[in-house]
Amino acid sequence: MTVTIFDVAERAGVSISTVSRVLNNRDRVHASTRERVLKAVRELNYQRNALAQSLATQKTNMMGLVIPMVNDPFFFEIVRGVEDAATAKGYSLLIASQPHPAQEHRYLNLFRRGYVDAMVLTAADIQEHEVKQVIEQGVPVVLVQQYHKSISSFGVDNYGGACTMARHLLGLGYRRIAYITGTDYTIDNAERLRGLRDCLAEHGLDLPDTHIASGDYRHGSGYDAMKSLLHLPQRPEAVFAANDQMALDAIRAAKDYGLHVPDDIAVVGYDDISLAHYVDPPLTTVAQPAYELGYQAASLALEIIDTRHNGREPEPKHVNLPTKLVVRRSCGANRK
Amino acid sequence: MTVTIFDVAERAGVSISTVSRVLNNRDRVHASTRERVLKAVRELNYQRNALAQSLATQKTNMMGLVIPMVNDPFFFEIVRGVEDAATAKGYSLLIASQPHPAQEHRYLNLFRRGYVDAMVLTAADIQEHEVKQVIEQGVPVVLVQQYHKSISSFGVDNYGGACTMARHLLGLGYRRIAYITGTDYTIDNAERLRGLRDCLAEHGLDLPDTHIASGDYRHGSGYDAMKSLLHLPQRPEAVFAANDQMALDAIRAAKDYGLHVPDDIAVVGYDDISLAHYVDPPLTTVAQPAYELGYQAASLALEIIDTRHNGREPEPKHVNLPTKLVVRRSCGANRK
DNA sequence: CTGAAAGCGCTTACAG
DNA sequence: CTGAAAGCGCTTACAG
Repeated sequence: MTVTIFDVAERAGVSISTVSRVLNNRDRVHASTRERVLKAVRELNYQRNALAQSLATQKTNMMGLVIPMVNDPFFFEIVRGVEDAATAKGYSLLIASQPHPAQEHRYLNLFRRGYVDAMVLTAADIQEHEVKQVIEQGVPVVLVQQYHKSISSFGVDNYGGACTMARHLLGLGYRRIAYITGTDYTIDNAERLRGLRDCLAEHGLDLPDTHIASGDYRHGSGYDAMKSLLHLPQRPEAVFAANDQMALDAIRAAKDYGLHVPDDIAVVGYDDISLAHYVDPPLTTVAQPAYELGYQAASLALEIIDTRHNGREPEPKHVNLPTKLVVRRSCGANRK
Repeated sequence: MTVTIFDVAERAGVSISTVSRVLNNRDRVHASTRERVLKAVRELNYQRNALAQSLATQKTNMMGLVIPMVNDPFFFEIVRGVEDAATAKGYSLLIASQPHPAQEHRYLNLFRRGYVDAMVLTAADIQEHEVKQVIEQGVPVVLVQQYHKSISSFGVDNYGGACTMARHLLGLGYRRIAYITGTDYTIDNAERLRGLRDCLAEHGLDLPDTHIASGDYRHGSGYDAMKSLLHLPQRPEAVFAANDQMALDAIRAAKDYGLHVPDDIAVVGYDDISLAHYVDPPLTTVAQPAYELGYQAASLALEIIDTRHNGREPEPKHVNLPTKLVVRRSCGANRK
């Protein structure tokens, strides 16, 4: 049914070794022989079976990417970065997006079982030892937005980003600053909160628990959090949400409460999602180098493949890429 | 380096046949033997090589999805649908997203060369004969948002969606309705335009060329198109953009021109992207059953695998799923 | 219940 | 320049 290398060899009147040779462009092959083989390939519309090829060469030329919720523009930029880095080195990208955490393992298994030469894992709920197992099986893994001491990773300077935002708010004169949290157990959230708190402390300001309202990063959760903040006896002057989605919720909540943003209360976010640019007022936020994150992580993973040949595992490397403050109008700057 | 089935067999003191048996849960295996094998597997942390397994069984249990720009929520919903359908049947999903059209072929090749058991292709710039080749090689392919007579496909009823929208606008009393086109050569655009035109004709109304401004679906292109419409001696009362991105551009253009939407001019779009809900005024648009599209396409592709066994290629099937009109405020309905 | 052998479709030394 | 053979890591009749 499917045509194999044997069919081609037969039709061209040569051995399969020779067919393989011309297909791979290795060794000298007589020009006329090559022509015959190529002709047979064309006539039979032969396609090498990639599975067999990979099994024989122990190389798939594929890179795996495990990433949640590709719908998020932030993740999308990561995908683009990974894709470009992979393509640049002649690798194809296989994306495993898993809405359900349980699936992460399924895909991890898929990838570890010979399907990819390297992989980047992002924001996945996977244990360190699981990842180490994959690495021990010879597949380099690089983490994005996730930290395990023994595994190379690329992250974003959440602490620094939050600091920068905090300084910006302080610079605008706000003193009572509140925070809407992301999911508690994430480092991102913890680091952002820490950045804000430290920066406030530097200015002799406190971040009382009453000024910390809890959200979960998801759409909608910022609304209730904001409501609770607005009901405070002394309303905050500025609200820093752990991500843009929640900041948008907060703006909506403020409006529904009859307040004007930023005149009555400033609201800022984190992530710089594309929506941030469109809403009214446009959202001041912190942009993350998502593309770079993906690009660098993938490049490193691919690099490890090469360096491996001559020796053992390279030292894990941890890089935190810098963020960028994006000032729009929701913070009260750039007032019309 | 990597542990194989031989290592397990040796450690358990059995043949590889037996190891394979317990791994696949086939045939009777003595309980104690099974235990020994399982123990060896655990101790060696053995993982079957999926490549070898697939080669031997001629089955990968993977489904391929070729899809452009995963960043688009519409495409994302398709991905979710495909993923759910695949998971439901025990398949894993491999996504190939290619920003560059040239890559489409690369991924198509990858998939056709033994990596997946079935695939769904969406909005890809791939010729019919290329797809047929893949199918002839035994990999069922189902198209989404793309039509080739001989290949099963799922699409959206663009014509009907546009009709519904046109009727809605007419119902609100608008008579001078203009259209901002998507990329000319796409069927989507042609069908939407045709739907609008036919529906207007039914009401004895014309759609003169002057009322058709050209955009290309992309962000920004709606702005200039709208400008040209606004400069018309007799300004349209309502503008129907071929997608939401351009509708948002159009709203911006109207505002910059000093007009109020919808009081001075109505603007509606197509797609119901998530942004549509957030902008001011919220956009009236046409929602597409993206998730369903993906789910049904994937289900069919997987179904074909099974039916294949007993016979030949099933007849290609073409389905157009219905759209849904989403009325918000940019059309002038639901006025406060 | 279990093992030896052939086969999946390639690649790659090894000879010649 | 070219072919025969072994090997990649599995599965699966076929015997026993």
